[in-house]
Amino acid sequence: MLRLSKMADYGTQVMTYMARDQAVHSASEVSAGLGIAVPTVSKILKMLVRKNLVASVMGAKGGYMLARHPAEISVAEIIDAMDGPISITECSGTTTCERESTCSTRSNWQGINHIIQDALEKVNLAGMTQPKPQVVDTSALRTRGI
Amino acid sequence: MLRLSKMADYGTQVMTYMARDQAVHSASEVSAGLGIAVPTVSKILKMLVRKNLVASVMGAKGGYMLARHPAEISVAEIIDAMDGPISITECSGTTTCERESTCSTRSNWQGINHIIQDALEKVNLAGMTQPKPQVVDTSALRTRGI
DNA sequence: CAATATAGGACTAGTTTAGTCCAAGTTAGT
DNA sequence: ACTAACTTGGACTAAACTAGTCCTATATTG
Repeated sequence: MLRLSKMADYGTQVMTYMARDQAVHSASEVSAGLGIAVPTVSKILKMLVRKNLVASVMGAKGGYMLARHPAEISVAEIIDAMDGPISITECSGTTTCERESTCSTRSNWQGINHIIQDALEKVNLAGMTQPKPQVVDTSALRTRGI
Repeated sequence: MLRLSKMADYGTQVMTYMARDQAVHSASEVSAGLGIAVPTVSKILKMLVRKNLVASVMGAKGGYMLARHPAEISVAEIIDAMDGPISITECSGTTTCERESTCSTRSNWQGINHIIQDALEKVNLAGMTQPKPQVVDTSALRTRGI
């Protein structure tokens, strides 16, 4: 299975939860709202802060809030913050694969990666808060070779 | 990182290797050709046989060959054979998530999954053997909401 | 019948991941 | 000034998963 880590999954849940208003939410509040253990939520929020997706307010009455408008935060960014670069294969980056010469698949993987990256960038938090999904037109993928 | 398992990666390598001709290849030959250990290649080929992507010929002079034409085998099928269903989140399937009512993100994930699935289905083995990738038109994704 | 393959499954070692916990720093309110 | 509520950073552990190995049985060729 082409899978997303649980952390990235939680990350989007936490972000979606906070996207509903612009208030400051404490870790314990988010934990209660989502049914995820406090330490775990806390850890996730810390990671999101480090990537500037979430702003923190320290001290009593402190907490976390989205750093930007929900419409300006993509799912791709969240996944990237939690799991690192979105890429389906390891050889897609700068790392040189020892059998690169024989590996004709590399550039194809990069094309696939690009599609996925693009798809995830187009989905933003504002869209995630809506129950109904946007209809996706995949016909263009079909007409082109990929 | 949204990642593909190493097994799925190996799987596509093995399939791409065999796609170059219609000959029967033994596990040891594929192993030598790709630089992957024999038992591992053997295991991968067995999995591919089970999913009818590869046909096996038993006995001396036996080996494996593609069950269909390279153009009729998609990367999606290979990944599915190695890793199971392509799906980015666990809640995308039939399993009912206990907090489904509060989870408005579900349908959106399904949309994303669909895009990825579709993208991978459009890439076939024949394309993978070519060094240059097909140009991908992602503009349609941009015009639609996702 | 001997040599060469695949078939199937059990098994192990290693890595990754999820999750917990603790000590320190920061702010609000009294 | 003090205390309570909260974040920060990092260390740590337990569990799950993955990759990879190995063994025995079966089939085919010559």
